[in-house]
Amino acid sequence: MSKRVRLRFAPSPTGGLHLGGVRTVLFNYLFAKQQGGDFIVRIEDTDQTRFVEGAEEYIFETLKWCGLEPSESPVHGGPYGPYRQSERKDIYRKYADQLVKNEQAYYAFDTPEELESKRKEIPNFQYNQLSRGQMKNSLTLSNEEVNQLISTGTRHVIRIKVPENEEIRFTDMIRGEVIFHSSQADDKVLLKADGMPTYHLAVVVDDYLMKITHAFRGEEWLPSAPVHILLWRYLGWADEMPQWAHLPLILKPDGNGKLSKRDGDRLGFPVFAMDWTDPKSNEKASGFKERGFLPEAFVNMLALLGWNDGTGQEIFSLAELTEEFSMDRVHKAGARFDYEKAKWFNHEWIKHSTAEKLEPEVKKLFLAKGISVTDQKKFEHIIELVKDRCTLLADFVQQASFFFQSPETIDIAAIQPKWDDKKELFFVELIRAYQLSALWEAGDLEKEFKELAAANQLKPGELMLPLRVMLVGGKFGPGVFDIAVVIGKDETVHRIQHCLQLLRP
RNA sequence: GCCCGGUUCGUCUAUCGGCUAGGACAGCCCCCUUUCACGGGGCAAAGACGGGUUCGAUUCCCGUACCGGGUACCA
Repeated sequence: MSKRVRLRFAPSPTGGLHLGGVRTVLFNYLFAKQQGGDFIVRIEDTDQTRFVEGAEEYIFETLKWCGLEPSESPVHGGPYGPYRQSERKDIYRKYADQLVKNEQAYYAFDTPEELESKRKEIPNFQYNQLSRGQMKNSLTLSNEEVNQLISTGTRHVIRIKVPENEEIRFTDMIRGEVIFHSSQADDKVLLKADGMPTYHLAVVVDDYLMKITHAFRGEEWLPSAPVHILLWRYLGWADEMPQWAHLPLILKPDGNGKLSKRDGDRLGFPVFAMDWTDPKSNEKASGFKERGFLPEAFVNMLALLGWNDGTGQEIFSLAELTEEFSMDRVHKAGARFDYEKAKWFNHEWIKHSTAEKLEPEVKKLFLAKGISVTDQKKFEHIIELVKDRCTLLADFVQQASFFFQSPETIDIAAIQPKWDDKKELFFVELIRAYQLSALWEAGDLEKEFKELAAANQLKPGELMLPLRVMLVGGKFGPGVFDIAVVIGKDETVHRIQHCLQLLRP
């Protein structure tokens, strides 16, 4: 019997969740679900100084919006809690002490100031096998001195003692075998002076205690993997170490480096999943949700950033992704984010969604614009008429508000240059004809329109655009006669009349 | 600097030694549409470089270049 697959996403609550974070969640989630396993969210809040109010709530709201709900977390509960590292503080100390006792870690009394001046003095100072002999720690101090310092409450940390000449290797699910030399690793702090563990200790202890079988995280963690491997070994858990996978990064669309919050503002696209306002700086960052993305499209787009199924298929539902996802088809290299492609995914999802599905979100947007929807059937019909033209949900407002209210602006300039008395006469007659018509159906309206045009010796083509502008306000939208049907006889006549007024000198 | 990772059209990518290097986005053109889209068709566009290995390298190995990540009592 193989172990039950368990994966975790371990964000620190320091701000909103951006693209890369959600993609990491996604890959964790997909793999876990595919294997019939568990997806867990653990909050890594060991750095009290970076705690940001509301960030944790934001993370869970984002996961909910994306449809990537964990089965265990501080809010969902579960048998391996608590799931917030700050609430597990007592657990880590024990393991840190164990490491010290086994001489795999040691107390260090160097103050932050001392270390800082050391770094100034020596450009690339590392606290490692070369330098630890010159520092103030339980390796260089006598037992009495150490006990003295500790008993008098001197602030100190616990650092891992990295072995001197050893190869540390492991197999990454994406990159294959990766080899590090222990001589390159430094003696990372495991337990901070405030008694909190650093990420390095906490991640190993918690992954072990929570029976994590696969640890997927961003590539930025690759360099600290050797420390974590060492810890798994030191703690005697090597046989239960999860399989690692370091996911490729999402890069800026232009220039160099990984995608950051600032790129969004600079280039005009969202980077966060949802709108986020930093409570301290009040800085705002816009999100995909509020920009008018469907969660399905957002998730779909993220999945294809670094993964593909090899068939050329690009549109996948979450269920399909769960079915098809495989780690050995995850690309190794970082991917530049392309907002145009992201919009394409959304457009595809809007086109393929039913009006019924789209309706609630679109309705909210209309309400925000002061347009309330009374006739549900009619509203869905309108959505059906315009959805092919909407890339973002917000586009529905621009594409369909004229169905509910007279156009705010009318592009008179589009018809004025070719306007003449003959055309005016035609429209006057058209009004009469429409007023008299018993039926109000697209085919009939078009027939009447064309017959009247012929009678006036005018080409329908010259008249269709003016009619469109009169009804819609501009050169866009679905078929004119479909529009006339929806807005009804009175409104159609009214809008034509209104424009005829505008066109009179 | 040092360590680790990466390198196919502008972008996302396919190719598990046989390639006329395929697809998608964006771009351009045409058709459909008497609007704008949708849809259909087409054009243009790539293996960083140098060495090996091999009958044959985009694919395997080495070097160089370039890009990225890391180098905190941050995650």
